[in-house]
Amino acid sequence: MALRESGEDYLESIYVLSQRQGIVRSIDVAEYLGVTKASVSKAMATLENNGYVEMGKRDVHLTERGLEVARQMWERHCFFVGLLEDAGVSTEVASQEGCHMEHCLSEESFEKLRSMLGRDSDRDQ
Amino acid sequence: MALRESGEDYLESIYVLSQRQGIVRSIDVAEYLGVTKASVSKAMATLENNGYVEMGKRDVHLTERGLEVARQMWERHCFFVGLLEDAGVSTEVASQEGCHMEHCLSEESFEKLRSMLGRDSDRDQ
DNA sequence: ACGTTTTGTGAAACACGGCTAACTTTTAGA
DNA sequence: TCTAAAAGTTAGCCGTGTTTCACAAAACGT
Repeated sequence: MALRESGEDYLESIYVLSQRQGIVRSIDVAEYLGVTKASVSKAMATLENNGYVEMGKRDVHLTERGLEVARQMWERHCFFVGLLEDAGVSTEVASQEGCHMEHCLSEESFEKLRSMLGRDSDRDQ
Repeated sequence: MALRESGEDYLESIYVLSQRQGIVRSIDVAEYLGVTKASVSKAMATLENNGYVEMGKRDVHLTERGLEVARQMWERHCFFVGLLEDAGVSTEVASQEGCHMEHCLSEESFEKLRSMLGRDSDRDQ
């Protein structure tokens, strides 16, 4: 089953939070994304069924498959946020808006765009 | 009421079709966007309630308010499609994907991005 | 170790934006 | 002009992704 925009956001947030704090719980994801824990619970069930995450007793972690998507999303996130910041957009706004841009392109198009613009979007967290 | 992505798409398509053919009917919008005429009918009712379009007996046209949004969307569309094409993405794909990017940014951020990238996105239809 | 607080889940509802199907209205051709 | 085709509307459904509310389960402090 294909991943939707919201699924990609959940995976990305699990990735970011795991870099930041190691163990990630549903409640952390909920706070990070600004949704209710019920929403996270439902989303995690779907993502688990599709092999993107695994749920422990009290933590969530990405599978290989989920990690791949998450890394890709995070890379794009950094790219677009950096691009907007360079254009003079505030970090705050760039972060919000980059969040949506990262879901628009295929991997192929993204790579082409990145190589044309020649940016190194290598940042952490 | 805030305009959603789909609402912006409808306005943009009315704009493009009106440039192309003058009078625009619901069925034209349906064909252009690849949705059913029932969907267009529903969307037009909402857009009319919110003052973006006016429905004549057998045509739809943009109000001032709708026109402003539509022009803006079209401008962005051309910008992103052109950018992707320059990066080496096929017209086909650039067109599909640019379609989504155009909804991600605020007007302010878009202007900043455009002036940084210094592209003239002045094309017709 | 017990009770409180925190975290997670399940059910029901909602908004959105599509769809089909059935219907009405308009247009246009023979 | 009258009938058939085209265009538009309405009603009802579906999937997605939220929400709230109630409850279950776990963790934690004293």
